Amino acid sequence: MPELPEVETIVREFRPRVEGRTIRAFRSLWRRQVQPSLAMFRRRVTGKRVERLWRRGKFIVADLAPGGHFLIHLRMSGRLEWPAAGEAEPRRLRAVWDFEDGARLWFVDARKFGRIVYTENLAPLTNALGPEPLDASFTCARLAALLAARRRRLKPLLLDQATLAGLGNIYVDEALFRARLHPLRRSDQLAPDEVGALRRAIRSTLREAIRRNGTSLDWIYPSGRMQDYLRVYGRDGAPCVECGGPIEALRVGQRGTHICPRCQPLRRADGAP
DNA sequence: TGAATTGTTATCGT
DNA sequence: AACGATAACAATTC
Repeated sequence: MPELPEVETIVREFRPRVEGRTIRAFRSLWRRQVQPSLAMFRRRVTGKRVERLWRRGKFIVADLAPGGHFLIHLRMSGRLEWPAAGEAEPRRLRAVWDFEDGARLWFVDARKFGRIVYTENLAPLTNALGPEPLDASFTCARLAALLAARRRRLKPLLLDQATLAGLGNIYVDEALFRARLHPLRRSDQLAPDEVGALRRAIRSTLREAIRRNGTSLDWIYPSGRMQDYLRVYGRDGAPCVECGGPIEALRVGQRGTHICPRCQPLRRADGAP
């Protein structure tokens, strides 16, 4: 379930491996994941050098020379691997990039939800995504405008990649807890100080998660340590780190959601709107 | 066995 | 009509 911090960690790990290498061949073992088509992808990618590996929201982006980009979205269970020479191919291997010097990049994906896309033009993707929460341009005013333009519940809105890029289920719950906001609060009804708290909470949560190399809850993403520092996600029944009351689980928009009902009241204690 | 997971798309309701 | 909420879907694991 890689979200922004996990994707960022993966990009940092793979950047020095992939950048500067030239693709000799590409192979897909589940062609439905490859867009616009396997033939097109292979044609546009082979012989090109990876100039830069970076991240936009939860997308891994590879800039190619001369021209074009490929994107990898890991969705639920996608993983990248950098095998040693002669290493046996793993189960669930879905795609292979062979580089000219013999190095390889593996895409492993149990649930086959991941996507591998070639595009000439990144603008449609970038425009379809909301702002990067860690960019300097993600100001209080920007967030306030996003929230005020909609009348949606906070959690589904923050999960919506077109509103804000990179948050998933875990970090939305964590950010809302840090901001002391209930996930069902309506986006257009936050006071200015609550918007400021939400921005700070989103950024501090993501920064801490990146510092800890992301959250590892299962075999899909093994190397993070943030799971030991989550305050609400997956802690239902356990005591709140702030007030000691029990963390509760509920469902919001078909998503498992974790809150401290005392620290995150639906209505403000002071009655402010 | 059913619940859980992401993001897209279709559909229903206001 | 536009927006928001909801359901279905792709596929697999535990």
